[in-house]
Amino acid sequence: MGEPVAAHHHSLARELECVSQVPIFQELATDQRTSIAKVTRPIHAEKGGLIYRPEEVSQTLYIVNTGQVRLYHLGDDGRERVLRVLNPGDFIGEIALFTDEIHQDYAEATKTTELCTISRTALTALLDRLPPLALSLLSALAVRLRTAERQATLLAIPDALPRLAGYLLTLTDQRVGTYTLPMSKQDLAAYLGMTPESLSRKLKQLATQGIIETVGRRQIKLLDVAALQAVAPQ
Amino acid sequence: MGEPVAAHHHSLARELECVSQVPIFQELATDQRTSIAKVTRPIHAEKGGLIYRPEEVSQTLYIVNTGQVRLYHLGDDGRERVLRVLNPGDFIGEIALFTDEIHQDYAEATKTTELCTISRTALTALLDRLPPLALSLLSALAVRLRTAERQATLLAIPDALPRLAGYLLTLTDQRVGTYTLPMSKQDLAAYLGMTPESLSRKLKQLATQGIIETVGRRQIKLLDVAALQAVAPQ
DNA sequence: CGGATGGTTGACTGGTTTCAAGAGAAGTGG
DNA sequence: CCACTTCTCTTGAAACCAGTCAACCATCCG
Repeated sequence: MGEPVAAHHHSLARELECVSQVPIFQELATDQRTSIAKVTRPIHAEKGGLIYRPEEVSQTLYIVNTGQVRLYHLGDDGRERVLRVLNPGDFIGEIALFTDEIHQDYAEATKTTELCTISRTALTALLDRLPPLALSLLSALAVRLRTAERQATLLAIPDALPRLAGYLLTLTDQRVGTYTLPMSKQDLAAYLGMTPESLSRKLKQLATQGIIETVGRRQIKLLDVAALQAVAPQ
Repeated sequence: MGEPVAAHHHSLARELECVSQVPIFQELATDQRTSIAKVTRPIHAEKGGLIYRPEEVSQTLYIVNTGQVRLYHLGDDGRERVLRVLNPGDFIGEIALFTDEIHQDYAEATKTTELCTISRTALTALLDRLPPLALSLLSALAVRLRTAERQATLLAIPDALPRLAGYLLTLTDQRVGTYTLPMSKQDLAAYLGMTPESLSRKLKQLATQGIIETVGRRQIKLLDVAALQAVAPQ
């Protein structure tokens, strides 16, 4: 953990590819995307590499192209609290657009990862020039806001089992099938506001009830949707 | 609870006053604000009146002008889980801009309240015509997102005391002084994911430690910032 | 003044955390 | 390809914190 991040020099093709794969740019015309690619700088991070760390000033928008990035706090007990996991298409740093906020968390690549970055000045200029971009960003922020608020209501539930069930419902889109967890179980536990031990026990409980089945280390097979909904809140 | 909401007919002066008091419109020119006022419809709600309820389709942006609105879920145990409390200038329904989302919560006036409403079609038209408006909205959403994510990390903490301390730190901006709680203590308890009883006990604990002092029913006097930070997480 | 609501306090129960140890998987190097 | 290390995950037992239920007090309102 902690190897420096490698920045590459400009090669428009790479940037364009990155920009084109990002949802918030998808609806734009090709020439508009090219103009975005021009102000984009790709960043490469190996597994364990840090994109940014606490105390750093946030003046950049990061968009994950390939790979995965994990955002986490470091509690005073030295334990990590996972805020969020970013998969391709997700982005961080939108606050950088408006204020010189200071990062309070670590952004770490969990595998080999490619990101596009846009500086605040470049992005505000883009927003002036491309009104549809503002709408895309608005839409993306609204979605994130919804999931964050849903997450908050989930976490407000005192009992661990419904909290887990609620999470599994959103993960699986309420359909029977096998799903891969977006993070390790200890990270998931922190994300759900419980200890790894509790998560393990609750998963087992759901398994013995025939609601789910754990496959290997990072996969979960949903068997009984209705039963899971019955356990979940609301 | 549950009295119908009274809608008023158009009287541009009222609408303009409402629009002018809302932060996201503040930076616009007067004529732009007038054009917004034209598509705005004011809504009045008495204490206990519902702005919307679950199952209703969200196609409107609501902006609180005066008064206060409380958003809450109804758990399957019949208990209310407070999502958020809206004070003047705050808004809800931004998701309505992009999808036909269905409301899953109640929006209830906690006192006599005036709101401005804008329909989705009117708002998208406005966003096309007034690019700065999109930026204002973006900025507001980014701020809300930050607080929602902070809230989520707070709630992930298993112990009630640091959770409360973390909340108090954000409420008080880490400065000694007297502050008014934005909601009732039972609502605050639900917002912080604990019972009113626990909140009462934890507040008392902080008081006996000389960190805070409760003044009346809705005010809290912060005495020792450092001690509060020591109790809070991170 | 009386009722309703919001808030506090107390004793008890129960679920989660903690601490500690063990099982399993994955990755490394011989 | 197999031992070995290492890390993740699981399992068990005990302490503890917060939830629950119930009663009481305070405040606000008509």
